[in-house]
Amino acid sequence: MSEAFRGEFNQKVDGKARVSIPAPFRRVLEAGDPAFDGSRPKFVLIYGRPGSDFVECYTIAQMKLLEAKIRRMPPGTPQRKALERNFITLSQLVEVDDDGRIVMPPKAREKLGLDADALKDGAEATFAGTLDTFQIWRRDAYEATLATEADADFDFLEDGADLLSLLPTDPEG
Amino acid sequence: MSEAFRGEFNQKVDGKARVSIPAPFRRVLEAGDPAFDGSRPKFVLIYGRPGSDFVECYTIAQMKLLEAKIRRMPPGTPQRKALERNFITLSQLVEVDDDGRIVMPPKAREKLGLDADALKDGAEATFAGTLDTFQIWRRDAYEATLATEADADFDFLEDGADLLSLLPTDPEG
DNA sequence: CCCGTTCCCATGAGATTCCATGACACCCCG
DNA sequence: CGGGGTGTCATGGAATCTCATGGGAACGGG
Repeated sequence: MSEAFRGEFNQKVDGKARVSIPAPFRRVLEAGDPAFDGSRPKFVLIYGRPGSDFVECYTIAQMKLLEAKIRRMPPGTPQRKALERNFITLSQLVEVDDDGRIVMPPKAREKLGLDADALKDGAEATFAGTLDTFQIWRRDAYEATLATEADADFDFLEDGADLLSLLPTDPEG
Repeated sequence: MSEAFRGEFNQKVDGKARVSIPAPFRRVLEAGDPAFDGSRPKFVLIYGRPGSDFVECYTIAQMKLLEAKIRRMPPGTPQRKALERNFITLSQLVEVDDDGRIVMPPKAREKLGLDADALKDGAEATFAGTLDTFQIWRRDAYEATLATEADADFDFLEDGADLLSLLPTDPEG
């Protein structure tokens, strides 16, 4: 199971809003697309979730799991509507082209703050893997946020405790 | 099954009440119309459900599922009547033309508040995908509602909790 | 014959496809 | 150990196509 998004990558965004998907991520997207036939894997890009500074990307398989969970919730409840809105309506299916790129959809550009000017000036995006999904950031926003949050990670810990102590205790160790 | 309505699209409504169906949605409508033969897919437009500010659109296939469920209900009960009225009587079969457009039926226009004046002034509609169906709104109404509801979404959440925590807890994670 | 539709064509903007290039990394063989 | 050679990747540019949208002609029913 190397089928996981891992690591960080910086990619240029050109004037037409095209970005290369990092090759290792492509491998995972291909594995996670049941309709993949050798080229052009698809995936789902989520631009909802106000408050966050990035867009989140799900493989087809992973999104189906999420959809199934949402469908199991009672229809019409505010909770379900909230999830539908943020993960279905505010999302978009995208296809990786034969050169390994996608065009950033307008809504995603908007969320990241990639306007026409930024594209002209040669914008850069950061791809950050988070196991089952990956995130796309504007590079500068990513670096600023990382600096802040890396500190916050340690707020949970007693002085001197190890990060791994946060893991659930589990018989298999 | 990438056959799902997903994302938001804005389209102009011209003086003759014509609107383009977003191309990605067209693909889904085609797939969901058993009689589709290369052009002019049909679908069902629902303008019942008073209180809602949009009309809802079902593929033929999806509507058949809904019909089957209604038929399984005991005839004559108020519950069944309510569903029949709102999803069958207050609905209409429409056909996408060769340019990818439909004419907004008068009943739908009425529900959305698209009168002759609004059409003259160049009205805009928003299409919002919700997996099995999609909704058509007047753009301004959509944006206003989205803004309101997006805030409401976070009322369910403890401070700092993630939207995904709304999912039912489930052994398979 | 008139009004409301439906059909057909035109057009520009935006999206997709295709080709080209340069930078690396890796491998095989001398 | 070195040196090509080969392949993958990221990236740029240009040709081509699709889509949304507007205008007008044809049509049909009352």
